[in-house]
Amino acid sequence: MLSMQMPETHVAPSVSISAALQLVSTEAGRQRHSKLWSNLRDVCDLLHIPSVASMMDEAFLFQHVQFKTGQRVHTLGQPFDALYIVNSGFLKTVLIDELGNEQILSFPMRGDMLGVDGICTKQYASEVVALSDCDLIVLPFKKLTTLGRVHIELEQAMYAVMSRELVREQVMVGMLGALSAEARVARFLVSMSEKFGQMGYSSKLFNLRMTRHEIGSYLGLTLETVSRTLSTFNQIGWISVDQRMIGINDLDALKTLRRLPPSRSRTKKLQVVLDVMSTCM
Amino acid sequence: MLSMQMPETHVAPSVSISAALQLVSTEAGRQRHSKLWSNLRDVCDLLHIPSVASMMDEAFLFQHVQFKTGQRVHTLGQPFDALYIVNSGFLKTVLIDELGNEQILSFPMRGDMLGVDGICTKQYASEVVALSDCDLIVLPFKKLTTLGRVHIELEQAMYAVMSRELVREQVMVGMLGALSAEARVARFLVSMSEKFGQMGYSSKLFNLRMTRHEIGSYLGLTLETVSRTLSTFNQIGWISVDQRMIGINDLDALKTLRRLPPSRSRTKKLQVVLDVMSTCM
DNA sequence: CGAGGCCTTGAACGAAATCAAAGTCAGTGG
DNA sequence: CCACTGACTTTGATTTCGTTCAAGGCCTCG
Repeated sequence: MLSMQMPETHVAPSVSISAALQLVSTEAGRQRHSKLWSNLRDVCDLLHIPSVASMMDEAFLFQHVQFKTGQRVHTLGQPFDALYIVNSGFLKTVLIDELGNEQILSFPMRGDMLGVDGICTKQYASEVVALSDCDLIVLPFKKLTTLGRVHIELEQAMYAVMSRELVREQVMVGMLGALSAEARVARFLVSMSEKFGQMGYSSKLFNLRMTRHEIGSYLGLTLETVSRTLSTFNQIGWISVDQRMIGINDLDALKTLRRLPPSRSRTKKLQVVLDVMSTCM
Repeated sequence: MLSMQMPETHVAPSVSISAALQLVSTEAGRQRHSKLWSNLRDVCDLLHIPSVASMMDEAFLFQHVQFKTGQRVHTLGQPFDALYIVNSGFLKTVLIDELGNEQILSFPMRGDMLGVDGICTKQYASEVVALSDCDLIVLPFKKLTTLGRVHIELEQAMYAVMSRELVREQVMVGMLGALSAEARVARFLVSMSEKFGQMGYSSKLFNLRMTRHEIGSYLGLTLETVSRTLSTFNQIGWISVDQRMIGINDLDALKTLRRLPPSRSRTKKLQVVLDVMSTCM
């Protein structure tokens, strides 16, 4: 089910994260794997936490685990025992209600933490599914809290990361509660652009890994509305759409599009933009 | 501004939470205050955490602070240094975007924790306003983490409470993203009923402390929609509305009302209910 | 080639927002 | 005591944004 591997030979703790991208082949069927263990410093780097000297010589290692597209990292109700950090790949977290309806909560990627919602009830409250082949670092929760007592910085980092997640959800609530469909899609594009930028990829041209349906679920919209809105942004030149590839042409316009002025003035405004565009052709 | 008091005389740690409700008058202008200090056990009780024997003899005390209706507990961007636990009273937490638009995130009451969103950036990310006179317990964050290293149960409790907050927000996102106006209002009433029940008040008859506008902001609806929906529930007998007093008559009906069937069948269904009601009169 | 996802686009509908007006209530001051 | 004010609420009429329904196009993969 999971393509886990548990070699007896530990990788030297000094191996840096950058080396993680360097793929190595194993004898077993020419499968390719990234390195299978990370030390505390690597974890801190991924989380954007200033790693401290005392952590350098830490012997503790955290295991990596790989998931193929479509595989589940954890399922709803599964006993909680570990957090995960995304080292590479793209995923989605899904909330499933009592009727089986799915609501997408986030699209985690490199540096994001998974599983925090499992701490309070000792069961994961959501499902995490890989949208591409992924490499995650497993952080056994017990091990982590124990380490946190030794390295105060780590403990504070854990509180900080959990707090950050909470703020992220708060902003999401604000978005769903107050913004129009166009504003939501615009913000989604801006946040994806920023995330790709932070990861070192182009923030101007990137590949959304999820379907329109998944974007819609995430934004509280239907897939048709998402599609239409992307088409509109494409028409007025703010973005270039080709299937799941998105080119950002006017980031400021996307950022500036907030709550739309009460109503009818907006349609006019967009129409004006379109008129201007057409007169130029 | 704040009706804080810092007496030199500490209340004995053995004083129980139940005594907190016993108001005492001070010489200063006949103002009435609840007790001004709580110990670790009291805090654990409030958070529904099994308090452990080792905490009983803990000398550490946490200060209380009172807020009058309308006062702010903390404001957006204010430097973070403490969490708060609500001992009594009702509040609202408000997210304020760059344009000054307000979005209500929660209505904290007895046992709820405030300020978690300040940890990650060392600045509070939201505002908390008292909807009634309140009594809060101040938990200086440094002190708390230090104590957490001694009492492992406390540390785990802190993680658990933060995780619980995250799950709460996730459920909120699911609600805003997928439910109709009627379902949102119904769920809001159910959750308020449960909260009042947990606090020892009646879960069948309670006083909403917030305006229709605030409820609407919380649920991502307009105040008119909230008002209309409450009127509808009142008409079909599920609740009794008198201003901000709400009587719950059919909790199951409110709980069962989920995503409404695609559309037109619903209006018919509600109409049927109304018809049935009218034929009974 | 054909089947099955996925995406786009159009037309019609409907849920909730907006606009508007009247009603209720608490507090204030004559 | 009552009229007045201002905040909050209810209710109705109208508008509109986003959904729903429907049809056709596109791409991948067997």
